[in-house]
Amino acid sequence: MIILTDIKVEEKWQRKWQESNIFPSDPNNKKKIFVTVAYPYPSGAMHIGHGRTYTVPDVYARFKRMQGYNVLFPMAWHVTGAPVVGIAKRIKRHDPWTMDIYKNIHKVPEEEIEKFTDPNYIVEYFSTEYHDVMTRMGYTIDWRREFKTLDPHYQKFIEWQFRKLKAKGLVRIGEHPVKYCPECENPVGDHDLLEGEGVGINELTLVKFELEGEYLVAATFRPETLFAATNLWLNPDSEYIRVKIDNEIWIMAKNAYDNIFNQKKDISIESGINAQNLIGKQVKNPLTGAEHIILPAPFVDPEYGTGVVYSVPGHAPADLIALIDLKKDEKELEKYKIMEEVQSIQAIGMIKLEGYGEIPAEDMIKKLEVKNQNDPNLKEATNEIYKLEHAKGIMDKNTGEYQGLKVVDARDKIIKLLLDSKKGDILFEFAERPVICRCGTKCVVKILDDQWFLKYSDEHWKETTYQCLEGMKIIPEEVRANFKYYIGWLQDWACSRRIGLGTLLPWNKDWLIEPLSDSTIYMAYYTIAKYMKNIDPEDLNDQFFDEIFLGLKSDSENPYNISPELTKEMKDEFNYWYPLDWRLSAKDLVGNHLSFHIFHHSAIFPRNKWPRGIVVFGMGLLEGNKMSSSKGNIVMLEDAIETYGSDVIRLFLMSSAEPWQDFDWRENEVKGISKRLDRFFEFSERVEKMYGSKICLEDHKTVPNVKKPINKWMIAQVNMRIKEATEALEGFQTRKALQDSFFLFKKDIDHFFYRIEHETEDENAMSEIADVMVYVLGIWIRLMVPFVPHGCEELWEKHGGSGLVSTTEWPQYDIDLMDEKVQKGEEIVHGLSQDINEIKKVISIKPNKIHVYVAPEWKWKLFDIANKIGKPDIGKIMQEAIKQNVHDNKKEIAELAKKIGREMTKIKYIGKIDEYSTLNNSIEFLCGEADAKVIIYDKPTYDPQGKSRNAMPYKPAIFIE
RNA sequence: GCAGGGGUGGUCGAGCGGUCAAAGGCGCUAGGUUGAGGGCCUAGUGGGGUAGCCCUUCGCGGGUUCGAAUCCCGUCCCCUGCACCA
Repeated sequence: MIILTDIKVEEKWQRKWQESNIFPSDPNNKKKIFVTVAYPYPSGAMHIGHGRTYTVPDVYARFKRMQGYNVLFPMAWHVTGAPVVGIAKRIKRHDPWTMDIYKNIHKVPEEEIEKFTDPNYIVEYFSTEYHDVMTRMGYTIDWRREFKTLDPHYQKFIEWQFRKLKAKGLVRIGEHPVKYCPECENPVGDHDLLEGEGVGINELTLVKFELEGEYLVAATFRPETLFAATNLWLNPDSEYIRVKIDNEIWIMAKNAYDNIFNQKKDISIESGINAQNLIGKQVKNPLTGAEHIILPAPFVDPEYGTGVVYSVPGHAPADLIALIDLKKDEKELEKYKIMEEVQSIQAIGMIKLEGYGEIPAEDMIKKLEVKNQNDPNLKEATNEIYKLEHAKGIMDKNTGEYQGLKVVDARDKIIKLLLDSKKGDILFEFAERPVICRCGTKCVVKILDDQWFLKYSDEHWKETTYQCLEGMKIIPEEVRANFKYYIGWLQDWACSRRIGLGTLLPWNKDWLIEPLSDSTIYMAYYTIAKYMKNIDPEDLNDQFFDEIFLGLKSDSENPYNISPELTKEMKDEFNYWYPLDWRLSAKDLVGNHLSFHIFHHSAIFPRNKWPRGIVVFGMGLLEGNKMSSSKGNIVMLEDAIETYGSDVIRLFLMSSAEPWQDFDWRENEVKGISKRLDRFFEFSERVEKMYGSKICLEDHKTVPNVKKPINKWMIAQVNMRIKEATEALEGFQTRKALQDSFFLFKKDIDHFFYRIEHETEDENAMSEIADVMVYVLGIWIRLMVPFVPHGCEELWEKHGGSGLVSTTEWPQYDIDLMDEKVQKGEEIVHGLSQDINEIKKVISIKPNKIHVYVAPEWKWKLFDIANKIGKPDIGKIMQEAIKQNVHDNKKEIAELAKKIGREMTKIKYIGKIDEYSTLNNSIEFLCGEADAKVIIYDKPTYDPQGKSRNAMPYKPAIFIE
């Protein structure tokens, strides 16, 4: 047995491809295809998930190349961003968790890890490794165009792009809340956190309750409930302070100050204030003007929000419970002398909610059986009401002009009113806590006030983006709806960063360009990247890029220091490759990267350079579970190559799921694929044996002229498989393509071998069969090249194919060879054999002779009539049959006409077939299968039980004795 | 909550008005081949049946149609995203 999945064999071909220089692509007079896949962020080793991502474009590129296209498939490294900076820091600190992952999961040798304290080294190390593994996977990448996003040339390109956007008014400055570590004095990403990964930032409304010229400031998610406020809560055991802000004095918990300090300008602590002295005092509701009493509440968290809470017992279960508890707490009431006031407080209802009474909080407490303030169900009760009122609540009585509005709408209006009238403000707060930096400090939400934004909210920009999307192919098509949604939903995107690797914002060098924002139109850069080695980055200016990418001539004499010839060459090259034909990326990037890609192209390039299509990838699973490098649930691509060889991996990844579906790496099934691939390789040996001498595929380029139906059938099947596989690959359906070109193809061959088994002794028959098999082999190898390129090269060479099979032409199918009647004939033979078997099984006798009667002429005529009529209309069929006088016996016609509707659809009628000779041609096979003598009758000359009347087109009658 | 996608036989997964008891893989059963247990090939894998057929199934309930896994309505459940991050 030959083992073509041997790594040595694979490496040999990788070398040959490189030597023959076939995959670097330059413009020529052929039609072009330009396909790119999201460049990787090399912060770790490649795993099988990456394997899928990069194999799909490679398969497509190989396929298109064989079809005669000039294909460009480039690759680069996205090294800009924050994560590696965090990793480097942790390595420096010898953080055991990080060290473990890099040593044991990513398999980085000890001496290399030491150098990982430099983030630049990390990306350097892994991009080299990626390059190496990609080569070992047999990818047909044009490596002359490889670059990193930190290359000075690329940075010039990014600067050009940003100045361009700014000039178009698509960049603005503003403020923006971020997670921030006061100790490190830096914004923090998730990778920098000890605790609180993935925690969101919520926006709360601050409501100012006036108290003697100063303000108690409460933070709330639900400012619309101000109408039902009854009192304020302060925690008497916490420290409170008076804060000066914009000539106002705000009163809040001391612990809340750290957070708010980072969000407001001109803010300072004026003095402390004793909360106990405030209890019992009255404040004024800024919305209603009503007076509310300040009450004590130990449950108020001084760190959350402002440590000041206003109470809405009608709609907040916690407030209601607290109020009930307080009413019972005579000691406390005595202490603050608020007995009378508290006892008179009644919950107020203001939101109508179906299924709930006037006071929903009360109903909810009963429903969930909340006993007291410490009841764990209390939280759920609060959430439940919030959800329900948010979704279905209608503003009711006590809400003045807002009555009848949906809660959500009323809330927006009220927030706006409070802000406009300076009776309220905004506060950002973590959705969950704690959020702790790796340095151990509690993080806060900080507002960066000179943050730069890409204005994705711009209506005009959105409009052109929609137009761009409209002209694009999206695979799978269902994702188009997602794109539409995201384009509409995207707000301004903070595109500047303080930490990470990246390109400086050209007009403000305090900022780095955010890494998703520097990867939107870089596909254009690939077209000229190979020239950059010989160009000084300082010579690249905006006039240069304007000319290359936009064809804009500068007015000045010598706008840049690059020769006109070279400029022209680059410009021509860009215009040859662009627009981009396909962009491939994972589905979690639909809402950002892929949408940005469309946004930016539509903003910068003219219509004829807008991208043409997107393919979205699914995720990868490992034995049914999510892959995760931090949990060690991962298979590294390099290890898989060592174990199986890259052809097996490619074949498995492409056949187990379509690109946009989630694939599942199951060791068992990978092994199964490996075995099947061996079978494919062995097939050629079998053919050679049958052929009798060494095959020279080069001499068998034409379709053999065959006589036997079964040989014709084989050729028909092959052509059908080529057609299906080709069409599938056009739409990136790698799984379907393989279903036809590999699995079903194999099934056809098995069937064919099975059918011709009894002819192996017949030399004449074998000669025709061998010709067919050599033809099949030549086709099969070529159909498999995109998927298993190494093994196919080996086979191709071994069996006398000329040149590299990777550059051979893709098999063409001939529609005339896909003879329906030949295929139907084989179906009839096979079907008859199965019918005989079924009858044998049911009547359980050992037959001596089997008599087979084909359908008489008139039945075929009747089928023809029915076929013409189309619909199962018995009356019409009868009428026509009688008119044409197809048969004397009208009763029999009627009987058949009744059944015909059903029969027709069932058998997929394609016209008359000479069943008598078809079956006789396969008589040996039929006898063998039935293990009895089979006699085919044209006319029922011997039919003791009258079975011949059962004969129908495509379904001969059977009599067993 | 909002948006998108989905529920198919032991399992993964095609199908998306008639060719559907429903492709293909894996698993399982039987037979063949063979160096007996591996591999490969053939057949079977919802139920029933002394003639190639009949009955029941594609989350659940209803409807449209000569005909529905496929279309419509309702309902339950599951997955993904909701951002400043690659």
